[in-house]
Amino acid sequence: MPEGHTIHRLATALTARFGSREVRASSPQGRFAEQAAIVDGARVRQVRAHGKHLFVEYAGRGAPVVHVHLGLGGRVVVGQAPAPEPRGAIRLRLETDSAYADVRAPTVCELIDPRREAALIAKLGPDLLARAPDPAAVRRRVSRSRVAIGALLLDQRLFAGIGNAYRSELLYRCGVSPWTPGADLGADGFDELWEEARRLLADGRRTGRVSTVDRADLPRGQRRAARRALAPEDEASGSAVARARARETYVYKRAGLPCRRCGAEVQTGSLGGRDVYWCPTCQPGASEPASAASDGAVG
DNA sequence: GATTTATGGTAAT
DNA sequence: TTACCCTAAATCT
Repeated sequence: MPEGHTIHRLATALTARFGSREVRASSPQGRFAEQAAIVDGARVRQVRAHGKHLFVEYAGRGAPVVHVHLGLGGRVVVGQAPAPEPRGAIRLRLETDSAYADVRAPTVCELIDPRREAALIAKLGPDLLARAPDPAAVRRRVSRSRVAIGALLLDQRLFAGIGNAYRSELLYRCGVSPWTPGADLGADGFDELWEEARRLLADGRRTGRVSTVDRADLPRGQRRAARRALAPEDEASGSAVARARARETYVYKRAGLPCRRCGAEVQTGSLGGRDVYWCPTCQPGASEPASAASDGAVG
């Protein structure tokens, strides 16, 4: 479910409901019970996102922070009070008289102090959904790297917030093969990717969906729906069906289908440990190495 | 009922 | 590079 756009959307929704309020905290599942008790009833200041990380910040100097990372399968359901009887494993439930939020299946849910929050953020690259993320340091590192840009884009130390769906879509929209070494992009190529990433993620934050296809490239019948924000009930359900319905992509998850622009068969391969998708015609240049995979970390 | 999958990340090898 | 982590829902048998 979660790339940066989802987490930022959540931060906004949670701040609106819990910011500046005293919030009950509990762990119906039990695994976060001790920590929840510590912040139970405390006043939340705000909920902040950096890339794919979520921070529930409490009021008061040195007050603890709840750090959540949803990982692959995690999700947060936000709703109006009264919260329903807990069903399944709810790691953390936040609750006021008017709203509740359930955190399920997070990779990380921990109580930390503000210092630790700052340290975590310091390890991440600029958040593409920040007001004015500075690309200078990232540009420099990419320009010196022989690692494929498709792998670099997933490195959160460089690009905080980009995930697997956006990386493929981003590269398609910029006409860049995922296998292009970072150094071969050139400054202009890098800047184009950077700005396009910001645009796409901002769009996702606005609509709640990964819809990256230009109107003209969609069949007539789909044009209207693709630009509309995701229906609240679909977003709340978070089901795979709702997610698939909320997705209009050029190449992501379209292996073997014809490219929406040129008709060539969309390709898939493994890069950076995840499935990557591309159109061999619209994204010319470096191609998949014949010998299995040449992944890598930052070079 | 069992297995697979997911828009992620880390630790071990 | 692989294994593994958490969990829910989809897909299998």
